[in-house]
Amino acid sequence: LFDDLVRFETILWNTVDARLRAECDTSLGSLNILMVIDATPDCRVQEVAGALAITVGGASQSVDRLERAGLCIRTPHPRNRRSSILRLTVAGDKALARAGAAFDRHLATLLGDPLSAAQRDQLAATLKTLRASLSD
Amino acid sequence: LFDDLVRFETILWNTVDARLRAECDTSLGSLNILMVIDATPDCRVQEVAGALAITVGGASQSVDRLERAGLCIRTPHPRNRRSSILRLTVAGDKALARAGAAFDRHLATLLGDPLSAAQRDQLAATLKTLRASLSD
DNA sequence: AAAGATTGACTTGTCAATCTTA
DNA sequence: TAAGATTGACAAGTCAATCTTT
Repeated sequence: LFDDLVRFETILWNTVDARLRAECDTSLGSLNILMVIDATPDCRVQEVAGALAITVGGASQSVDRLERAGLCIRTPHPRNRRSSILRLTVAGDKALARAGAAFDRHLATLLGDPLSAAQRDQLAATLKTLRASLSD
Repeated sequence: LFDDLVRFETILWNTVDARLRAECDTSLGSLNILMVIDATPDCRVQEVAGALAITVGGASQSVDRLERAGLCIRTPHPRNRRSSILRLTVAGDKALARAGAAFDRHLATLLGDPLSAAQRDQLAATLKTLRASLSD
């Protein structure tokens, strides 16, 4: 079971990543961060790390890469000078729209098509249970 | 759904990996390779790559690390001098036994306990379906 | 001292180029 | 030329040490 879980996740990630790079010139890792920044009001580096289950150091470096690519910027936090608020640039918004659409499309065929609606709901529920039980 | 899948797999992997390093001084990545070599008759680098869904280059480097750690050796392939057959050393066998037991124990509590038997069977079946549908 | 983030050294993977044998 | 593997440069994460601000 563990083996199927890990191997499926690996292959799924690599497949989607390869297609995004080919079609949109955006990696799946970058897209994930763009989505978090877009979905989180006043997003800080901490929130990126939490949402993606990576360390703060790793999140900081990822934001560096996005900033170098011109997709996001760090703006000074209004009431805490230790921190920054992350915002998408216009280019970042466009990249998110393009890559996000491709992402949804590919997931629908890779995750949705092979499963019945009932199976999909069951899988989602089980994963939610498991994920919650690990957060202790 | 994709998010829960990827995040759960990440957290599960990191949790098990941390426990194995603490208890057995063996990483989860190394253990995975030891298990493949042990389970595959006349195992070559190719088979390691295939079983773990990584590239041949990555598998070769992983085997390098195991060999440096004294856990496995490359022996000449009897009828094909391009290739090698991988074998566990005595130390590799011991490491596999120790870490494998800890691995099973932790997975039982992390994957088994939170789910009913029916849920577990359902999850295994779904993952098998999905993994098979991706191998095209 | 603790919170937020950054940085540098290291791990483990990818890909492309290369080497050897079939 | 193909198959099997190795190597070197790079990508993206970890951790520990550090810096600044609270």
